[in-house]
Amino acid sequence: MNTRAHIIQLADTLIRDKGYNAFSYHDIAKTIGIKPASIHYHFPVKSNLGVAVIEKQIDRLFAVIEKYKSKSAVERLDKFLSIYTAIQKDNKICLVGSLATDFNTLDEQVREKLKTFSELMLDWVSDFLEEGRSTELFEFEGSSRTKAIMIVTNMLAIVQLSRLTNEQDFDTVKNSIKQDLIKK
Amino acid sequence: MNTRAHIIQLADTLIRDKGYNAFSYHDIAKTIGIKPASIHYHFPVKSNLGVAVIEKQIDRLFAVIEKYKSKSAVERLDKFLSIYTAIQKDNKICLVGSLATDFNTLDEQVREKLKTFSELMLDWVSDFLEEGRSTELFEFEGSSRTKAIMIVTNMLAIVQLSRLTNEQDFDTVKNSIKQDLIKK
DNA sequence: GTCTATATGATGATAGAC
DNA sequence: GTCTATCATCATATAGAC
Repeated sequence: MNTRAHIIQLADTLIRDKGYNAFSYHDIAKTIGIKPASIHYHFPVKSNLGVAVIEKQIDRLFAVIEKYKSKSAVERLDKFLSIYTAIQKDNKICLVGSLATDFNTLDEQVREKLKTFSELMLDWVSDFLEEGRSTELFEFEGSSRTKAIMIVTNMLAIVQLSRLTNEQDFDTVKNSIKQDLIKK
Repeated sequence: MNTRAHIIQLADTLIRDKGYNAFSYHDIAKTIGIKPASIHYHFPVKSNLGVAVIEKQIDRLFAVIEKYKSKSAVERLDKFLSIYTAIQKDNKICLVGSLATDFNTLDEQVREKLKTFSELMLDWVSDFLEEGRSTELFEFEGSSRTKAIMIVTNMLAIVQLSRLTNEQDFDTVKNSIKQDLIKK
């Protein structure tokens, strides 16, 4: 992996571990084995790095959407849930939740990119929920966007809340979502 | 209000606005009109202030629980939802969500106090959900604690997520929770 | 691309006067 | 209780050598 990509990957992990304002160029530099000033060659200011981290996640979500576009709604739901399962196993939280908390301290460019990312995610979830309902795999009331928000908020928050309660609560939420949704 | 209480109140608001690591003694001092060093008389180290902020919220929740203990489950649910409505109107997020995001940067004392607070909240919600079901006001499957987690995660996350999407999403979630729960 | 050196400013914290 | 003065540390960021 090249240095630029390595920096982005470490920044992503650090943001989701400690928060945007708690990680520093020094944290990244010491892991890579270069000096903090060298990071500025790749990302002159911190918000450039923030934007790059979100862009990378947008790219990865686009790839997932593309890969799963012809799969069933259940498979797409499982994929969505598995993304959060990986976050949980890694003892991190999701990027949207972390940066939403720090939102009022972020530069405008980072805010806008984050909005783009959250819209993309909500649209994707809404889409497979809607399709799942029309194919009678899922059952729920109200609009698919509303249901998407309910499910996304469950997942976004449980990776945060389970830091305080216990890890099993994550599985509890995941199973509850599926049980509630799958048509009997 | 005395200075100590004023400091706690401002710290609470700042944590829920910008996050624990983004607020400083300077932020508080300039609003109160004293010097940053003077804050250290009341709270020698920042984690003392962090603990005090959580303790204050625990006290307030205890008072709510006491005041509502003989009211109906629906009234208690409405009270729970109204707490988050106030947070949303104030353009803030909830303390648990904010500090859970910063959890890996917090002192042990702050972490423990935060766990106590989240348990208290979950227990309260579980209690009125259970009672609401037994009196046939509410209808839901699974344990009351599971349902409490589902509802708390919805509220905790929507105050964060609606910073990125739009304010109406908050009402959407609130109404969806009630509609889902109230027995028809 | 990475280094050293440096500027600049913020931060949490302490000591001691008032 | 609040002040001034001060400290050590850390942060983002820049300039210029290699």
